[in-house]
Amino acid sequence: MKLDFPIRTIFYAIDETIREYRKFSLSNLNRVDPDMTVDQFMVLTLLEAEPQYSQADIANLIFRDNASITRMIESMVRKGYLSRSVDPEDRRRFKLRCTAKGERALEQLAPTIRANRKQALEGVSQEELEQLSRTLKKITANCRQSRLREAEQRK
Amino acid sequence: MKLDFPIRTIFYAIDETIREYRKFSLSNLNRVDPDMTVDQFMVLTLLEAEPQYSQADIANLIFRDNASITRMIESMVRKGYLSRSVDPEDRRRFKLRCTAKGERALEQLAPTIRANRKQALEGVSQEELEQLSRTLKKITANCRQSRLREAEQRK
DNA sequence: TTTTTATATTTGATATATCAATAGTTTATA
DNA sequence: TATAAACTATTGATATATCAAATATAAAAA
Repeated sequence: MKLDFPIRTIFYAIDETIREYRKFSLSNLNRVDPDMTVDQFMVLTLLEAEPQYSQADIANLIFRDNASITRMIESMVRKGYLSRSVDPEDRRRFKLRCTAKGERALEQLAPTIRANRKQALEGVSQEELEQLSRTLKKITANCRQSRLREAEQRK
Repeated sequence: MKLDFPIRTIFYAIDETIREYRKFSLSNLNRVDPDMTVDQFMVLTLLEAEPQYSQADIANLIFRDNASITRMIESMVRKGYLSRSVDPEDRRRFKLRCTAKGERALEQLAPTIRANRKQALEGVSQEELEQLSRTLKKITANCRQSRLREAEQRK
């Protein structure tokens, strides 16, 4: 088997890690709130702290398409975690607000989230964590630059 | 903004990296073969080297549900990359084989894949890469152990 | 051998992702 | 100001993901 066989690459390991974390995290989240997903929790946290975010901002922050966010917000409004109203200052946009039910969910889930993160990082030193972050940022920057450069060229 | 705000965590950085790599990789792949996806390329590479893999093996290797693999294989057979026939030694299973078209696609894509990986890792030293791998494995193991332990308990 | 249990895959329901095209609003420009 | 351009969000088409239930076969147990 060649050394650069796909399951031996670092990208495979990165993918494996995030998938394993998401499964682990979701399963713990759902024991507290069966309606919540990892992404929805993230969106709720973002909007609770920064209610000025537009749907496009959210899309960028969680690395998704605008269309996905439209549907995700829709679902969160339906479940009562968020409220949505047209922004009077820019009528193309919506004002998204975490509801009382949303606040309650955030509070109830906070300990689980904290425990998840702690457990996932057990035995990983601060120095190791910082190194991990630096290396990931390098890789991200390499990919992003290449992609944007190529996209620019094809204009 | 709190220090453990979701977009500040290491899990966010891991997710960001793999998503950025996948976008970058897919866009380069598609310039050579518009029909190919990152996952399909991986499955094809796996089966070309190890034709004895069952659909369930593939599912485990690429971290997906069996049902997803059924549909993915279906699509790859439809596009002519793979052939599928019942395994005479165990008639529950299928023999999956990379076709001539599949081989050709692998050859044509190989330089792109190599270039992608090289570009993504530009400026990342061997030592850094090994450290990255070690830390990711720790996190993966933490999550997996917790998840399996919990699942065991709920039996 | 018959029955039970386990394994491999598929199907249907449902959720979530993207892309491309569209609609409405705001901003820039002629 | 009128018109064009840019921006925000939605929709429809399509792809891909999961889970739970079903089917078919194989292996283990009675």
